Amino acid sequence: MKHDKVMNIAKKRGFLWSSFEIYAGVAGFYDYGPLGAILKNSIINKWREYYVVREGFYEIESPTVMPEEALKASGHVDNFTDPMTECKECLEVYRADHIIEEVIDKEVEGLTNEELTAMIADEEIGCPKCGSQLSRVWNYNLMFQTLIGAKGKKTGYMRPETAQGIFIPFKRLLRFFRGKLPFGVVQIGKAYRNEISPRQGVIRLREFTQAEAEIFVDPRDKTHRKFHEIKDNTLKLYPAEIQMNEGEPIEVSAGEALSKKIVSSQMLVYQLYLASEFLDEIGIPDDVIRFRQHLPTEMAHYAIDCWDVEVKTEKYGWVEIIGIADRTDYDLKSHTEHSNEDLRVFLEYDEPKQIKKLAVKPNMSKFGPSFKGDAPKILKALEDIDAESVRQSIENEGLFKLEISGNSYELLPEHVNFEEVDETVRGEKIFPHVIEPSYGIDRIIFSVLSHTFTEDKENEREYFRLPWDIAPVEVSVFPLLNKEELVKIALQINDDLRLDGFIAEFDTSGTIGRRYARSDEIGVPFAVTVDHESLEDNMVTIRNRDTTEQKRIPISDISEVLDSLMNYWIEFEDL
RNA sequence: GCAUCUGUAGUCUAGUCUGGUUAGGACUUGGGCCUUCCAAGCCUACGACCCGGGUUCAAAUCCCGGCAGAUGCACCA
Repeated sequence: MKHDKVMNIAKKRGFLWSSFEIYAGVAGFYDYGPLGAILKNSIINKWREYYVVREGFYEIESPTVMPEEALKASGHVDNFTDPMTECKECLEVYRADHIIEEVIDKEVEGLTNEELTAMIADEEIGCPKCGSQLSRVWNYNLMFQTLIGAKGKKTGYMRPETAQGIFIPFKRLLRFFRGKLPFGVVQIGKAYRNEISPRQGVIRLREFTQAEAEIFVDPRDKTHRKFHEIKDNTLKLYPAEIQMNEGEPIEVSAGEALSKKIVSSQMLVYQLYLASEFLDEIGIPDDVIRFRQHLPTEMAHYAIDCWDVEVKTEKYGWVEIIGIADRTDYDLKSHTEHSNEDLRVFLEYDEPKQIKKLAVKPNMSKFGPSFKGDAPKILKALEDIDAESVRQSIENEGLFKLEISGNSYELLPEHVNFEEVDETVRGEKIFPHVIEPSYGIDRIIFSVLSHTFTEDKENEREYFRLPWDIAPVEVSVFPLLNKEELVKIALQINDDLRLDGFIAEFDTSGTIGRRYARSDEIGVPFAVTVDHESLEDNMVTIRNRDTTEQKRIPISDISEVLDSLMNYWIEFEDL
């Protein structure tokens, strides 16, 4: 099976292997070896080229350990869990809510564990397998818990996604972007989920790398300035409706996806397009990817539209490698409620609006004496209350009651006057919506390896057809024969290439054919070979990994030629 | 988390049933010889019984426990 070959080479040649091997390993953890680490960096840097350089987003870095409050606000402490129950006899473990829902055919989401436990007892629900009694319900939270500080009083968690690290400092970010929407912030880093049983190699890790962009937009304006540039590009979409009717994915242009209301906004379509560009450039071709819309039932509670970019794999079928969601204002709203910090943005109108408005005018000569020291607080609170409701209350009931931090006050007609005022409104405060492309870097690396792996049966070659600019080793340098005079020149070329910034590998072991094969196997795009003629004419051959074709170039030009090739400024055939 | 199967160098494997020499081979890798362009040949070296306990004079081999992997079930913001 191709998959096994890829994973074997990855392990053997230093891309990927499971962690802690000498202690028998722990499921869900992988090391990146010497080549894997370079490949990962190249891909991440390519990602930065797209999102930071091209799109103009900025990158931040926040801690991987987060305090409980923050994750309480984001919903992860309460919702990133599954209620579990276990059969006391056969020890089978089940999702408690699923078991109950099957029997009573009703939604039980949101109930406490005690309530679920009670329901199991009341409905006399037993183990579906053996019918025995089920244990009480407990929560399995997918987050790794830890304790912060020497006394360990403060609970912390390893972050389950990098996104929260962007929402939390939103006020500072907003200031950095000088208060204007839209803007984007990205974070690349580790995230952690204590999966119950990770089993699909690098596809489901307990510690993994995410690259996420949070794009903050005006909820009323989800257009993209450059949409017209991409509207004719086709995308392979698999909308929810078609999935439910068991249809096939459709090919539509970005423009159509929007006009036919398949995707909910320009911004979202643009992000889908950007993802496909990115994948193509790192070696995952269009024909193995599709965009699958989340079904209403699988959509996270905070999202209104969500598309998974899926890549076809030989072993695991269609695998989600990127999620692109409209998270709306869920996170900012929630953090505002929990932190008491106003995470809204003031959006100025194009034209200030003149509006007539009823205003509450406190009569200070009565107000002050009545409320004394609390008067300022009450005045402040009044500002946020709709004047019309105050007036009605006073007219109908002769007073208006308001509560401020547990104290109750009564406004009497003598305390206030009402007045029609002309007010100039320059804008309003709103919660931005968030469009989020979220990349699973590890899965992408796996996909790159899988889809660039090439078996050339005719020539008995197996190699990674990695794009030239992400191959970990960029050039191999060989003496044709292991002769001192050739070795000397080859070594010199190798050192010079390294000085010029190339990752070059020198190799004299075995025959030239074996060395080409070794070099191909890890996807080195070019090989430079020194032969006897080089001694005469100061030229070497340069070999193209994909075609094994060779050209002869002057030793003094090697760096320049490689540079041009790597940047795709020239074609190998044109050398 | 449960069940079944599996676990010998980097890889593939012999040996395990029936306990008994220095755990054998092939490929790979390192060094050398040879070699004027795609895994050739020759010499040579390195390298393994998943971990822990038990039975036994003696355990890769039998027993128990653990760990890991594969598969199925369950789970998968």
